[in-house]
Amino acid sequence: MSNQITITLPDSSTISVEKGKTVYDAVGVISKGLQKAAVCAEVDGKLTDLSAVLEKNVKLKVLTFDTPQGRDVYWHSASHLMAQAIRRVFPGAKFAIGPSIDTGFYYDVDIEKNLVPEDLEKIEAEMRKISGEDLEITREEISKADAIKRFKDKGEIYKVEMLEEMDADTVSLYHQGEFYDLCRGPHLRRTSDIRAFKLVSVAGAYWRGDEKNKMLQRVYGVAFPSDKELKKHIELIEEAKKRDHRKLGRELDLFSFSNDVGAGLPLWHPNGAVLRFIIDKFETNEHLKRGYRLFGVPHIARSTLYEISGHLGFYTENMYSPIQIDGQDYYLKPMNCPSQIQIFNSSMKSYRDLPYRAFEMGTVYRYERSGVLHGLTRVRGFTQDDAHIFCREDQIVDEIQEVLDFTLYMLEVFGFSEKNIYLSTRPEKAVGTDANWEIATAALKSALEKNNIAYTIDPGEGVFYGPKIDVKIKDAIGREWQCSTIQVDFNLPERFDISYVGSDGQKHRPIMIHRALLGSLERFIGILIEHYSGKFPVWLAPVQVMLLSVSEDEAAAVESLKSKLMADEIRAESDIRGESIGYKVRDAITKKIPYIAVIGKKEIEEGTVSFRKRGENKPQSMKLDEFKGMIHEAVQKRTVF
RNA sequence: GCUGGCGUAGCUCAACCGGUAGAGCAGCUGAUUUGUAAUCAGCAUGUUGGGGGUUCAAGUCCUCUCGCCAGCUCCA
Repeated sequence: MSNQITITLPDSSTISVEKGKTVYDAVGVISKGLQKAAVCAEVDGKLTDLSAVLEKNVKLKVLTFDTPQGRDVYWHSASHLMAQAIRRVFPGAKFAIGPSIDTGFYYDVDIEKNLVPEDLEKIEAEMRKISGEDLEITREEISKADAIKRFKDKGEIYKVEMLEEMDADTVSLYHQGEFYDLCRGPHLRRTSDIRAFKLVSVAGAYWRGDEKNKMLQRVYGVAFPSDKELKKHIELIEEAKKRDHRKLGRELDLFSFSNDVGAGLPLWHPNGAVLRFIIDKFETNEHLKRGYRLFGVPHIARSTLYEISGHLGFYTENMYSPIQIDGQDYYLKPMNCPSQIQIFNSSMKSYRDLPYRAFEMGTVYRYERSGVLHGLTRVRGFTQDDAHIFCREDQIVDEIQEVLDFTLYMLEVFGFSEKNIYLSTRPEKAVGTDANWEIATAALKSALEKNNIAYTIDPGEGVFYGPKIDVKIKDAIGREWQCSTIQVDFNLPERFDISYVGSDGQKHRPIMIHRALLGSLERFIGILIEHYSGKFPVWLAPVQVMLLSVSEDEAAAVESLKSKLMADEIRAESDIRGESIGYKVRDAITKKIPYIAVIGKKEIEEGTVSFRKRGENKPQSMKLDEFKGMIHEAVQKRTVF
């Protein structure tokens, strides 16, 4: 029949529907379940509303909430639902933008009143009502001029501003009940399709992200097709809260901040400091194994150094004011490279010395705006596992490949198996010739490709002196963190006029590779705390064994056992307080110590250790040597439990 | 830095409309000498982040400042 059209599905199968039916109708032909789950569709590769009318033979792909696009549309519709509710509760509200984001959606609104949590509840209640009203969501296409007029009449100054900058002739509006909004779409079919949602928070956000503009109120929310999924999402947020390194840092006595020392300057307590030491020792050793040499430089340097390096030009906003010493200006070092170059430069280098790999756990100080400081992950003084590789141009690719390999190994060791890799290219504010940028970017690319590593290009995100590869890791609850960075630099060798003598007896300029594997030790430890939620694997646990005496009679034996374990490089602590054994066990459990050992008369007589492993509540017993062997093995194998 | 919220004992939190601070845990002391997630009793907790102001009187109101939290912007 001529008024039938053929719809081709992704698996190449076809269905036939009457011409003029909607996408939604067509999906219903495939399956009722899919029809219910459908959010939007791709029709001939174009994202489309389910309510769109089908006029000809097309290719159709149905998108549900489980797809990134489906989720996007779902959340975007939820933001419209929220906007409608806000308009009903606060009739004077003006709307700016309301997109979906990775974790839900938001809408920037301009309201006189400062929104408080009770207002969010009111809005949420109104959203529930509108969802219950089951309003149809419809698309309307009108000319840009008409749209401007309509939004102008409503006083929607932000929409008007956006419209005026669009170069399209026609724009689309989406209606639901009395509310409509400028939107590209697509959207869900009905307001009742948005079932489970929660408004999460409200915060300030500048119109168009520019500090010079008016601060609007950004209301955040999330939405899901079912209450179950919403609940799961809320649980994830609670889980993240439980793992918060700032909270665990205090509870496990790892670090703190002091008002008098200053913001963003962490203080390491014994438990945290030993964690730092373990990482430092392990990592330094790994560098030595790979042919790196150790460097060490002071925390301040004269202004001349940073004039030469260019930091005083390109990096001043991140540097602290100078310190006057004998009439000279000295700066806290914001980066290690300029000082390290002095060491490279202190003697003549031959081509045989290259690649020359220099490593240092280098502490740097950077000015961060007060609002961005955050626990250990964003601080003003931090230690980088920083290295600089001086090499010839023909060595770059090999060196980067090796560094990549090293990076992935290190991250793996610390329990991060999932990674995403990014290649950042030339930013607007940059130094160096186009040719050098080209060579450097190509080298990074080639190293990635030779190692068969999938990566994403991050345009314009490179450092001012060169392009870089960033490695972002995923933690135990799926959050992404940036740690490692590998950067190629032609600029500093030039500025410091460094050279090596080639086989031809002539001076040549080396290239520098800057790289940090874990990034900042402070931030990395913050991430580690959250990743393991404080339950560090034995090799990292600040306290590996807690020894408890059953009664005061065993106090001396416990202390001597502690000394024996410590002499064997096992980090042990003892609790010989006159408290009940249950009390002391509980205390040790809350400290997340991997092994809790109880020493009573029986153990002393038999020379055994009765202990419980973290996560297990049945104690087991073994001979002291066996116990030590077990811990050493857990350390060596970096067992996680 | 900006917007908003906040700052009370080591920690978590309380104190009506202004009437100069109180609980639990931790700590200390004593008793108990305990066998695997909290033994009992007692004691003491503080320039209410700091400075200034209003007031007869300020944890509470105003102001400056420091810090914290969420977000914006920026980043290891």
